[in-house]
This record gives sequence, structure tokens and C-alpha cells, in this order.
Amino acid sequence: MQLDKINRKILSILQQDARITNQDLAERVNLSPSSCLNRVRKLEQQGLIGPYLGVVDLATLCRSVTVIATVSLKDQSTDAFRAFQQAAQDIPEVVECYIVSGTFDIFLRIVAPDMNRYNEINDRLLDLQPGKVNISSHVVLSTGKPFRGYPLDQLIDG
Amino acid sequence: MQLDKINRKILSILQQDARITNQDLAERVNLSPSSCLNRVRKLEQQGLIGPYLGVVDLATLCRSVTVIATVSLKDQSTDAFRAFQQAAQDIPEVVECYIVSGTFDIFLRIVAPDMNRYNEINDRLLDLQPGKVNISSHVVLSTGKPFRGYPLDQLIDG
DNA sequence: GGGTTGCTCAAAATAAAATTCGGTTTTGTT
DNA sequence: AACAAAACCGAATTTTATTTTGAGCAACCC
Repeated sequence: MQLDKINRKILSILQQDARITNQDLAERVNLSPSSCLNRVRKLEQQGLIGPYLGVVDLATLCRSVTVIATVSLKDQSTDAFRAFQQAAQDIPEVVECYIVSGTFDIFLRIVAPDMNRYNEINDRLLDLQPGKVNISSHVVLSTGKPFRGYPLDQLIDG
Repeated sequence: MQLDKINRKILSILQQDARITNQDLAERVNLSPSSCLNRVRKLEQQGLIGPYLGVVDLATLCRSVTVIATVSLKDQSTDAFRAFQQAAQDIPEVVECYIVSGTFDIFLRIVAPDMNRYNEINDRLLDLQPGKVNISSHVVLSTGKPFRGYPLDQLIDG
């Protein structure tokens, strides 16, 4: 039964509306509240869903600069990657980091209060492996499509 | 009063734990439940917070391919940008899109069930403005740091 | 000062949700 | 077909959340 139609629907709904009540969720998947809660708990225990995040409107909230940075490492050793990755995790302004294959190695999204602060972060990243890190910065002008969850319908089997 | 210390704390907490109960939230910000709920409702009405998303563990859930794509447009008109942006919004597998300044124009995150499907999406994007779109694809090997909210402490005034 | 506004709080009333449980149905297996 | 396991439902219970109410307090403006 592990990932039947109902569980997929639960995940799909919960992904887009994390604050829905169990009762409403139960109604939408045609289940009794008790059964529905059982399923949600199991899905959470299995780590298939959670944590639950509130989307904050950063632009309205405060002045900030978002930068997409592509990184190339001269040293392609796993140690070099691990060190860089650790730094990304430790710097709160680095909000996202992917290791990729292609014309660069690492992709970062960085959010800073202003350009001065971004520059500091940039320097800090460059200093990790002096002369062996190449960072290309791309200031975000506008958000064409904010992340709002994955298209589970397209992704899971059907 | 619009964005005092308490509201910032509410946003910060709600950003990272969207399913917290109002009572627990009230306790954490040292407010009565009613006052706390009032603030949350206002923040929501103002669009400063919401929607609330459940984070799904895509890797465990199903087989999928995530690609970071950088796009350059030969035609730098606003119309060309608008058309591309619209396409990004219409394709569910394109889960994120930023317009940037730098060595490329647009940044995309695309999640597909497999490479064949990704290739189709890639073609579709290329065909938008035949011969005038340059896409560089970077397959995600691993996630160094998943997005878990913004560092509001660093960003708002302090 | 007096009035207004907009916040706060606490308590009570209301509403809703989570949990539990026995009995039933479905599903999967032999 | 028979059995066992798992999942379901519905109702009762307990717990928790939400709204409402009334009153206090501070800031601001006339």
C-alpha cells in the first residue's frame, strides 16, 4: 500500500497547504479523519514529508539583494567539495546550494541585506581555497516563478 | 508598530515551522493566544507570510532528475523576456525561475521524472524563440543545502 | 484635559481538532 | 475459499484551538 493514490494526494495537498486541518484534508481525500491522520503520521515518520515552511515575502519585508552564484573549483577533489559545501551550510545568507555537473560545479543562492554584505560573503567563499575558487555572480532582477512545490502528478509514476 | 520585534519573531518562527499551534507560538513570543493570532492574521492579510508549504523528500519519494539551467536570450527585448517567463510559469516541471543580470539572463530549476522528459522540456524552451535561446544544463548531483527559509535576523535592520 | 485610536490582556464561550477504541471491511496470502 | 494482517469507519472522549468580550493602557491629536 506504501504509496497509493491517496498517499500521493495527501502529499500533494500538504505540500501546497501545510496548514490544512486534518479534517479538511480527510475530506479532500475521501477518508475519515482518523485514517487520514494515521497516514499523515506515517508519511512524516518515514520522512517523506516535513518540515513545513511558511513562505515569507522578502521583497515587501525588507530591502535585500539576492544573488545566484555559479562556482567552479580548480581542485576537483572530494575534500575540496566537502569543504566548500560545509562553508555554504555555515553561512546563513547562503540559503541554497547544489552540486552539479556541467560548465560549473556548484550553484548557490545567496540573500544579503545589501551589496556590501554580499561582497563580504563572496570574499569569504573565495578565501576558502585561495586562487582555486571561481565565482560568477548574478544579481536577481525579478522572480519569474517562485518555488511552490514539485509537480508530483508528473513525477510519480503516472 | 508595523514590524516590531515580536512580529519579526513570529515571521521567523512561522517561516521554519508552519504547523506550530497558535498557543505554542503565543508562548514563544510571550503574548496571549488572542493577541498572537491577531498578529498572525494581519501578517497574512498583508501578504508578508504565506502560503505554507510542506517539504517533500523527492529523492526518497520517486526517481527524478533535477537540472539547473542557465538561459541566454539573443533577443533582449522585454517581450522576449515576458514570453520566456510565461513559458516557465506554464511548464509545471519548471519549479523556479529568476531573471538575473550577469553572464546569463535567466536561471531555471527544472525537475523531471527522467532525462527523456527533461530533453522534451529543453526542446520546448528552445523552440520558443528558434535559434535565439541558449540553454546550458547542469544536472544536480547532490543537494549541499536545501532551502529552509531566509536568515531574517541578518536581513531585517539588525 | 478629553477623545480617539490601536494595541494589549485575561477569561469565558465557542468551535474544532486529536485521540482512542470496538467493530467492520478490505487486502493480501496461502 | 479461508485466514491473517492491515486499513477503514464512526462515535465518544479528551484535548486543544479560536473567537469573543470587556476592560486596561499608552500614544497621539485636538
